[in-house]
Amino acid sequence: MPELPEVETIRRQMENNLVGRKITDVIVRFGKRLEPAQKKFIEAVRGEKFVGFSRRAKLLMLHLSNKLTIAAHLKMTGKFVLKPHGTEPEKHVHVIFVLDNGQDLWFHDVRKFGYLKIISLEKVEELFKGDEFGPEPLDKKFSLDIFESCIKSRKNKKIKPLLMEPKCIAGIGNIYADEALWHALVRPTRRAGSLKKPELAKLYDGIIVSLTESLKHRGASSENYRDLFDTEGESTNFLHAYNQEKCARCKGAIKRIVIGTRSAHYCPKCQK
DNA sequence: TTTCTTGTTTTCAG
DNA sequence: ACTGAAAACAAGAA
Repeated sequence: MPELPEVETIRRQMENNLVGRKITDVIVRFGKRLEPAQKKFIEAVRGEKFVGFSRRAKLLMLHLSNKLTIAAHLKMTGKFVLKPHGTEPEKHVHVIFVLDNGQDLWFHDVRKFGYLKIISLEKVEELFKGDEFGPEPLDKKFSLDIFESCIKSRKNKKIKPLLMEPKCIAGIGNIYADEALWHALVRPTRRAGSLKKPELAKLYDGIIVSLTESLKHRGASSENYRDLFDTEGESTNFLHAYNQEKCARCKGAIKRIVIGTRSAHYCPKCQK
């Protein structure tokens, strides 16, 4: 499932490969997750050029020459993939953007949870301004102080679900919540208020380290994530807790539990 | 047929 | 009114 490093990987690849490309045609094969609906969606996009790409939390934004933006959420299984023009579409290719350089950009999503929404630049501004998304963890503005005060204001919550809430820190999902807690030697079931100052500092580092490391390897392909070139992220080979059998630190068995309705992985020996 | 999967939103109890 | 927990939602794979 694409989280921050995976979405950012795709964004960078789009920035390097698709800026200035004209969308000569749009083919919709499944339109239920488009906004506005199919006909208006195609009208808004056809004939425009990609002028840039940005990301906020797990939202990927494709900016068009007509000042509109396609806001894409990949949810569990969504991906954007470049293919030579006319490649026979796979089963779950929902939208094909035909480009002017002999390539097709596929929007592919097995589970159909992901969506594409056309929004105005003002709406994009709103998203950046509002308080529904917390700070970007790789932004310089994400300081230890800000992180601490967020955690302290929600001291009765379990630390792992809190990490995954977008209001506190943007872009963290199941993988990197487990990884950050492993780095910090903290159990996912701990109440946020029970974390001591050094633990909070380690957790803050853990978030940044695990995201930065993963980004270096183009993300983790734990589900069926692929990058823009349909290639697996190599970060899957560098995970320490999530979906792992053995702890990378003490070689003990990783325990899998359920918190709420989500799985959590941790080392019972290392994480206190 | 049932269970499992997830980010985000909605609902509900306290 | 507020908080945290749980359920709901999108839908297909095994």
